[in-house]
Amino acid sequence: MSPAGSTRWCPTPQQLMMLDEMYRSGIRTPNATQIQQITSQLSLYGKIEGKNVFYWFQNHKARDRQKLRKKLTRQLQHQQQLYHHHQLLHYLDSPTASPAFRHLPYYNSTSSLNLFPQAGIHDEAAKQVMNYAWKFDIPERVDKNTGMMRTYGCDWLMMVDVGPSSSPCYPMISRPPLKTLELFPLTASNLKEECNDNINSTDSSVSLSSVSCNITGTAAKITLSIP
Amino acid sequence: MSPAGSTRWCPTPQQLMMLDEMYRSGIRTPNATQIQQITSQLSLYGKIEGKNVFYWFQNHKARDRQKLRKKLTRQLQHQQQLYHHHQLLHYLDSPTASPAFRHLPYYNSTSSLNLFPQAGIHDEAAKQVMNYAWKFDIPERVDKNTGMMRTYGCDWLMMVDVGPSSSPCYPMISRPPLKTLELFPLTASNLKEECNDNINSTDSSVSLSSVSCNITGTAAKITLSIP
DNA sequence: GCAAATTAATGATTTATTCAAG
DNA sequence: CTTGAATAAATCATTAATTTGC
Repeated sequence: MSPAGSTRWCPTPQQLMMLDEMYRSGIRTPNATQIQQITSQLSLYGKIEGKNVFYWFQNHKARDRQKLRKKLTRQLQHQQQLYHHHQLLHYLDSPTASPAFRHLPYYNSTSSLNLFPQAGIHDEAAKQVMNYAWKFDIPERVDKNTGMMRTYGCDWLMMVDVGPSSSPCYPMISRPPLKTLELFPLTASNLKEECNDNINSTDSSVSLSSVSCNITGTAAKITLSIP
Repeated sequence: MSPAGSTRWCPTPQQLMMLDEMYRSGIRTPNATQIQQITSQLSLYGKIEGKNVFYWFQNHKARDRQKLRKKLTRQLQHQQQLYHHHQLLHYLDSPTASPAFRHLPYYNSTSSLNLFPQAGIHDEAAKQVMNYAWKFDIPERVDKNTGMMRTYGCDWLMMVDVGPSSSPCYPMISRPPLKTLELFPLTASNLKEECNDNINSTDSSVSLSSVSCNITGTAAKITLSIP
């Protein structure tokens, strides 16, 4: 019962086609006037109101982005897993690796994928965790602009770039070498439903209960807690 | 001297493309981990460091916003002109129009051919203009869900839908009939530097110092102040 | 074939975040 | 630092696809 007692709008194929065309032509967030114009034009092909047009663009845009993000996330995660695998093997094989770590179980990614549950649904929550380690490494401007340290100075430390061109180009799986042990992602940004896709995939890496870092003056103290 | 003695990063086209795709997919302020991932991925296509990625997103976001603001400004002015034109025609055709106005020239409508001038590639545009009058017109749920009025109840009123399918389709420049006088976009925020662009354009219109609307219960009071 | 049951899409609402003006 | 405006994200809810058992 599309037309009569229906509680929600049911776009006709022609309406859908036109909306889609408008979207593809670049329209994303039409203003009130545009909505009215679109509405009156589409009303030729069936019952429609302005709010339908508004919601359609909202939803379409959101779901479009969602799809793109999923794609990107999968890509990044894949790369990351490969990298971690690579890194861990390297670490365990290394003669300098502490024996204390050798017994650590590989974590089952189904249970510990989300290391920091408080860094939740919105990736903006990850802002607290944000720290651009290379900010300690930026040439002149950092020292001048002390404001940059204000926000991030006492925050989590995750990794430090080794620097510009000295990084050799690893094939695919690679990323630039790090000065310190690179930890895996602390934030679960953008990975809510996306994570569920991959809960069956196995991943060999170490699970930490917490990672903290405090920077005072020039000294940095890093704490790793192992459950 | 792009690679060697260059002091600043020179993104390759492929790097730019990928950055752009990530931006379009919603990434705005990547965290350290993301930056590292992105950096290592992009390093496949040329020299790059984390700070380049960071700065790129910072700058791209800022400049995107700036562009949007400019576009919005232009659109606001355009709409105002359209409105004034429309209003003026209506006024001049009306038998009650003061003869004092009849000599005013119509403005050249060739400039208003593009229905959706702001609908560009990145058109999160027209944020300030958004006001969906149909929110006052939603059937049952509004009355039940008084929460919807909470947010918008005392807001500016610009126009009111005549309703769904009853709106005839005007050719091109048209818009659906209005129950009340349609006002043009009221807010001029975000228009600091952008406003200076067009101070030379002439416009024959009446200027209002303020337009306010207060809705209490079912009564609406509209105030127009003329300086 | 064909409905009841189940799942996937998508329209409509609500909530959280961002941005910037005061 | 607070707050208003405006999304964008998350969520709810209904419709359409589809699967399934007969």
